[in-house]
Amino acid sequence: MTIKNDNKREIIFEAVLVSIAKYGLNAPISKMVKESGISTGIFYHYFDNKEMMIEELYKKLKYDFLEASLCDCDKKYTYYNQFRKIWINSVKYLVAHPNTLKFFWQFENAPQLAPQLDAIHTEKINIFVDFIKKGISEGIIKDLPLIVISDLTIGVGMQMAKNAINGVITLDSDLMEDLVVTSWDSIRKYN
Amino acid sequence: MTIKNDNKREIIFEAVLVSIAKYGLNAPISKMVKESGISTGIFYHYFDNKEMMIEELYKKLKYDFLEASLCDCDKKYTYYNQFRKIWINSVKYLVAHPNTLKFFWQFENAPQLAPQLDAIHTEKINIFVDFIKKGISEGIIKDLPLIVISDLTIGVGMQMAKNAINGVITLDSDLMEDLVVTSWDSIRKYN
Amino acid sequence: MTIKNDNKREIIFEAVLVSIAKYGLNAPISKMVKESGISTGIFYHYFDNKEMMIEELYKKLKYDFLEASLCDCDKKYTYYNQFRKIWINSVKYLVAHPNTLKFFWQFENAPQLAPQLDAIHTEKINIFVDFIKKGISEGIIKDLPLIVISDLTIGVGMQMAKNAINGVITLDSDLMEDLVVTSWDSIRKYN
Amino acid sequence: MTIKNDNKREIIFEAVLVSIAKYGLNAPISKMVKESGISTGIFYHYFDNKEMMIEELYKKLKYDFLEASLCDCDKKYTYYNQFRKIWINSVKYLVAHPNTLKFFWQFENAPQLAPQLDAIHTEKINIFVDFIKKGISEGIIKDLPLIVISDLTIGVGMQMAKNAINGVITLDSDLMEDLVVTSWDSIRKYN
DNA sequence: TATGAATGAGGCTTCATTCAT
DNA sequence: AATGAATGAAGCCTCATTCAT
Repeated sequence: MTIKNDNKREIIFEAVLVSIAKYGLNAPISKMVKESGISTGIFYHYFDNKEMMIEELYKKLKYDFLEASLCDCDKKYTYYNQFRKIWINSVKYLVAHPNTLKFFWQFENAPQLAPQLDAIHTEKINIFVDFIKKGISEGIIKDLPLIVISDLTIGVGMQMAKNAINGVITLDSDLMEDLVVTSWDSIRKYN
Repeated sequence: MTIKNDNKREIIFEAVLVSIAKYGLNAPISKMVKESGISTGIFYHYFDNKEMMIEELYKKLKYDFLEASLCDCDKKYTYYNQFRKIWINSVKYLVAHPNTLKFFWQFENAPQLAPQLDAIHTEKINIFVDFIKKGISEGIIKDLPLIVISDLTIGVGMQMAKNAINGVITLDSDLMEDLVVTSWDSIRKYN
Repeated sequence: MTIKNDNKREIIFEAVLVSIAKYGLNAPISKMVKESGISTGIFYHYFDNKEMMIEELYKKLKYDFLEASLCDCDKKYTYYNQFRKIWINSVKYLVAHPNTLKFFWQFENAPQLAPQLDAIHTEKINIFVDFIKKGISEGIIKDLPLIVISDLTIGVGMQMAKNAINGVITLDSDLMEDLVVTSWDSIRKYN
Repeated sequence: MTIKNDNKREIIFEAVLVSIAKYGLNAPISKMVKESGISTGIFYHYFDNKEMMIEELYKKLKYDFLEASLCDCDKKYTYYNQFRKIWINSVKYLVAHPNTLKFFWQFENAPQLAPQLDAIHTEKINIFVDFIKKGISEGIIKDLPLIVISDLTIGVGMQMAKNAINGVITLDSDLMEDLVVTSWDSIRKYN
């Protein structure tokens, strides 16, 4: 693999995302290339193989998602306000990118991809981890395992985004406010 | 299709569950029959095709799961105690049946299976729905969409079971108590 | 791979041999299965993959060839008469099995198959090796490296068989006698 | 096709030779151009297609080989001395050009290339043919088909070169002398 | 001349399903 | 009921060749 035309890679990525959202993780390459309008052959010019491509796509989407989640989240805000910002950013981003959400859910729960998933270390994730650890050490939030805190916050947010995408709830600002508070209450420490 | 030997069906189901937990939803029939020790041919004697079989398995597992969740949950208990019982029953059941949990996650998030999923109406689910509706109408829990209540309770419970299965948390009775209270607090109405 | 129907394997082997004789070592499986009249799928029921199948075919052909070469070669005959028998057996066998000869030539000279070839140890080959070693130790034939002796005898025989198959020589009994004597003279020790 | 830059052609030829020695006759063009450092596109500027290129390479290598074989082989020498010179020249050349030898073996034994091979008439080959015919007509060597004489001499020499390349024999001058005499004895006429 | 992205037929292999036994 | 050989469409990937730049 030499240097690749990133623009074409983006086009392929987008088509893959659409295909996986439609047909699941095992969407055939034939469907993907049809969706993107390219030929089968050129796919392998830009990616080593299907597996690697999906992994690269995952990394990229995760990076973009994390970046969007942390947007405008200044450390000068109170802990809660930072939390609120991140939560709302995340949910809004996922609602605006439904295929990304579907892909995350697929990829992160596919047992056959578990080894791949374990080997992926998204750098930006550390910002979240540090944020949570800080909250715990400063006695602001409960001293629960990281993954539990994450599930009670981002996890719940993802579920809500999914519900909104599926049309089973309407995520207006009222509900959003309710939910972010509920999520916060589930992890904050009461005095 | 003639009369089905339920015992043989159980054997196949179990093998399918193991295969899907290992290889994902697209586990090939060849792997499933090898796992079960039966022949390919007989598989088609007991099931119409792969798709139908997976759907039947899902229905069965869902039924078993719901049944276990509702066990010992007498209506004479207080609302909270019923909630608590159901939550703990659910989580314990899933931790004890990790392949079932993995299968649920796969099946319920596969876009290609969404039409099938929509067409499935597990009878027992109504008991839950009614339980939640009753809580809302009696002002015990928040007036949120059903799916939101479900995600904040069963959904969180499933995540925790998954974490326990993956070995990232230890679900001892202390953590369990913490979590059931946290889950309850996220839906109960404060006066 | 479980127990296989050997008869069907023979049918496939024969078709493969014909295909390789026609199209070379890289004869596509599509051509092979067309030649044999079977479907693509069943090929993989009898063989793990193309590479393994070709290796198995080679082993089988080599065994058959060596067996035929040693036929009626009693140790009670003089050394020369044994040599003569083997030489003539070999050449006649190859002329009668032209596709086998072509296959040997292809397989044994394909650089990409060299590792495979090195890993194959045909048992019967030891009978030849011992025969040559005995001739050397008893002072009947020259003390040259084994491979040199082999090339001057079997190697030359293979070439002659090839010529006969290609129609560039007619291997009548006169020429055959000439050549076996020539071959013998090239390795025997003169006093 | 316009005028060809012979230097670039040489570079490609060399890379092709290396690739074929490694991967066999079916070495892909992609490997060949990577080996040569040129681009795929330019390959087709210098050659019509893969088949033609390989044929041209074969002709060139054959020419070079024959030229080297005939080097310093003056007609004023005795017949045997000319034979000896040619034999040793040939073997030394092939040992010094192992990839050429491998390529010859591949090309000349590929059934799919047989029609091409038949159509190639290397001019210099006539010098050999005439040399052999002269030997026969003058009663110096046996009256055997040309191809038989060739196999007993050049053919054996090629085998020995191959053995040396493969490291299974050490072609020191002693063994070389032995072999050239053996080869000569196999074709010379005894009085 | 030179590049390398692009094409699509075709290669190897898998897999849901059928069928003779 | 039960087996497993058989099928062929379809999956992933490669490769000779072309073409815009």
